[in-house]
Amino acid sequence: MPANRKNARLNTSRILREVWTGDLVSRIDLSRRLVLDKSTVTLLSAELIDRGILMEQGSVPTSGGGRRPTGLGIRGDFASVLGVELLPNAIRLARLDLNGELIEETEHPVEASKERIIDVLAQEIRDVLSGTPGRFLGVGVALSGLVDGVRGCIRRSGLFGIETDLDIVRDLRRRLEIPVMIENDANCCAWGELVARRKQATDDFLFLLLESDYFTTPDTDFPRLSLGMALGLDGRVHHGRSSSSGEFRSLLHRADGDTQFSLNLKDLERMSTDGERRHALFDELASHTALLLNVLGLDRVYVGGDAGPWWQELRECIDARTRSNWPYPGRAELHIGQAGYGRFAAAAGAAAMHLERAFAVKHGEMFEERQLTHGIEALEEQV
Amino acid sequence: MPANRKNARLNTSRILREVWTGDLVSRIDLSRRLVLDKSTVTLLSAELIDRGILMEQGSVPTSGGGRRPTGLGIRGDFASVLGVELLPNAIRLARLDLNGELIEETEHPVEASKERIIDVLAQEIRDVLSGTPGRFLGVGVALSGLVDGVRGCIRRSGLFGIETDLDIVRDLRRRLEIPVMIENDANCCAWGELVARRKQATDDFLFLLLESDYFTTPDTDFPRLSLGMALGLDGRVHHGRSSSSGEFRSLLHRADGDTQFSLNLKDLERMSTDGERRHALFDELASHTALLLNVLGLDRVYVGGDAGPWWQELRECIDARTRSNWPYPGRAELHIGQAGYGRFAAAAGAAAMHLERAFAVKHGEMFEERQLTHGIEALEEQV
DNA sequence: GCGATATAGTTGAATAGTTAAACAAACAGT
DNA sequence: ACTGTTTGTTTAACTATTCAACTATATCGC
Repeated sequence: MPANRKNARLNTSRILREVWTGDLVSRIDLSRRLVLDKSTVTLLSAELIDRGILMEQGSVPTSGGGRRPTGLGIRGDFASVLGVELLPNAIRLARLDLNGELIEETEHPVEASKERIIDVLAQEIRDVLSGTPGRFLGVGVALSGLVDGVRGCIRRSGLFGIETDLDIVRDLRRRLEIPVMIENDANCCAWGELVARRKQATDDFLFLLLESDYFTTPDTDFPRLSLGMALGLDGRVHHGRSSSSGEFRSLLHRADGDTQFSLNLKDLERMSTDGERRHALFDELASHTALLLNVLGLDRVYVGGDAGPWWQELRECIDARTRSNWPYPGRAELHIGQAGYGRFAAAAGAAAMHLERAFAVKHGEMFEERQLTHGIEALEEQV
Repeated sequence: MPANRKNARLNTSRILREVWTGDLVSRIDLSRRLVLDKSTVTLLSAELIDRGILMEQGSVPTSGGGRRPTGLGIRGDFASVLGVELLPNAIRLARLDLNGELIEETEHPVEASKERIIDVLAQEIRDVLSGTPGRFLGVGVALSGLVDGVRGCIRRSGLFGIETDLDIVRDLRRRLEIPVMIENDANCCAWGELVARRKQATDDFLFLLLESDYFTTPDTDFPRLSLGMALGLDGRVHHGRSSSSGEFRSLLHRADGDTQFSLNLKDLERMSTDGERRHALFDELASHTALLLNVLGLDRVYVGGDAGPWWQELRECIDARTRSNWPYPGRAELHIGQAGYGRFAAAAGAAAMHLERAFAVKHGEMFEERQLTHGIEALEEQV
């Protein structure tokens, strides 16, 4: 690699991230925030505009008199990312542009038994890819269970009946010839929140994903409920040891219990009518949430999935429990909101995960060839 | 700043961190890990050796035939850091060299009432500083309570009876004319673990600090017990919103309770003799620990403070509860250990916090003057 | 012992990214 | 129109980094 090229790439990626993250930044903003000279920013941003990734847009409000700064923005249409949420007999697809805008969403039934997971995914993804013009950054896959995103495999999954490691990314990447990432659905949702709210201040948060097996047993009154947790910390989604974070089981769980909570399955079935029992469940969930929020010092919670009609009830439970669990007088303000991408939170989040990686600052050690495939760089050769 | 100097500083700081973090690295190791040319490493490391920060030491085992690589190491004696743990009527001081080695430790009684905290700290620190030759990187202060490390103030503290914000760093920095940092004691312990174990693989962990008010009431059988939690995630200590993480209160806590647990103070007093009640307490602590470990996907716990004679009992409790709380069969291995710096965990950790910052990779945005005071750079003008 | 081979580290010239400085552009107030 | 101010561009100079050639030092086989 000729001479000093790496530094240019580093600063280029820093500029890209700053523009992607910030809201209507000008060249002078960039030069101040990144501690680069104005001329350097001019040069590098001109290059990015030439390449079609950046564009001038709008005008930033001037600070006092003087020439009005011109805003810079990512050209969302430069490329898009596909996100997929796979359920046992349904699939949700979401396509995002580079700015994280949802530009396409579909949902339809499929038969995705344990053995057919890879075939179904490959087929569905290929359908979208072949029917869509333009560059593709990659595909993200979200599903319920214990997923090792780094190794790209599903380790365990109750919903799909998976009990041994299933190497999914390797196969998909070979068949689709496009970067593939996989993650737990709750973690994907957290990525989605991070990307959707990236232009505001990045605060840490807890994401609660309430999944019901609606698609497998649509006839029961209150379908089997499972809770996945994810953490957005320091602008990134927390992965524990071998991506095993988010596995929740209540403190009050009994050895013979068949749910994650103290209540049993048959108790849960009458949830929609039995208000007292529902409140007990929500309270159990809320007190655990409160513990996590206070120990981790968080003040944001997002709820996604099938909370549906009981959203407000759950919200009040969490708020009350978090305040009563706080050891000092006067708990700071608590924000409890719903998932940004709504129903497509997991699918869009899986796509967002790719965006986040593409707009990461590429520090020295990242410049190896394997890593480069996940970036804007690799795209330019395409169409 | 002349031309391209910033980039050199970036790579210099990357080299420093790699040497500090890694164990017996050679120039060729550095060039491979940081993706820099051999010659660049030669140049920059020569400069660092000239400046007295780096030194050649030992020889790295050769891989096959060829010239034996020469190891590089940080000169620990280039400077030292002071850490202080303040208790209501005692103080512990620990001095570390640049390699994090404990080179001095003292402990003695003081009267540190709420009003005298700053005076006591300033006096004690000045005593050590004036009696010790060589450069000082800075001073770290650890104490129990809700501490905002970023703003440098104590927000709340039960032990010291502090109920309004106390701006401590500003005053100390002015009086001592040396960089000062303050943190919650449990968080300091976590910094200590990160630094002490930095040469091994960095795994996330939970730190449990069991504090008794031994110094205030040495006559009671089982002194008042308080539990502080801290998290080491991704090589850094997790701070929540305004550094409020680590505040623990049991799920079973009752509104009229006077401890963090479901047991009351008078129950705790008979702990040392009443085995059954002690086990109930440990079990309560352990089940909460288990929840955190599993949700966060952690497999390491360190215990510090006054666990003393019951260390093994507590350890077994945590291990058992974590396994039974894990929702899948066969929980991965769990490591439960004691604090690396032992009795001086908080004090040494407060010092380690400074080291960690000094050896951080200085990315562009960090180069402002205020930040520069916390680095090796600023030291060279001294003596 | 002596090449053959392989790896680690050094030196010097070429390269290219960054910067400072001067300049042009665009705006507000008087 | 004049002044002052801020943003953005151009150009020449600087210097960090790299490449290529070289030296130093090890193992291995004979």
